[in-house]
Amino acid sequence: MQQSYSRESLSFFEKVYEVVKLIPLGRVTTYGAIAAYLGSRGSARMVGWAMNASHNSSQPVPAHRVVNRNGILTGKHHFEGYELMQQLLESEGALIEDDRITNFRELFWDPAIELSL
DNA sequence: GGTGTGACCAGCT
DNA sequence: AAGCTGGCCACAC
Repeated sequence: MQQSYSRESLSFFEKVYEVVKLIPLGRVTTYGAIAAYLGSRGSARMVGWAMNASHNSSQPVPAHRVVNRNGILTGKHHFEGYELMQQLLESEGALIEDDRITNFRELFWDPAIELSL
């Protein structure tokens, strides 16, 4: 762990990890939703990039529960196996068809809403 | 310390 | 209607 962010604020990556870890089992969210929750709507790419660095995190990050706004498993190629992400989601109750979550709207978990209750 | 990059999103053509 | 472009901002070299 670098101490570059030894200040009170955690790095952007850490914030993303915290939010992703709060995603309930069987639920999914989007990069944009996380970015919006963190304050920057347009920084959805940062969230995806944070996921790329999630391997650096000591604690496991359920990155498979984060998809794009269309419910498509855009980041599946970054997992160990191309089908690992899909298998994990299916094991949690998600219905995936052609790399897309069919019941995405039901499983969608918006941190800006859920965490503000 | 400038430049490039990235698992996205929304708007324009 | 579908494809392309820009924007956005934190991090690594």
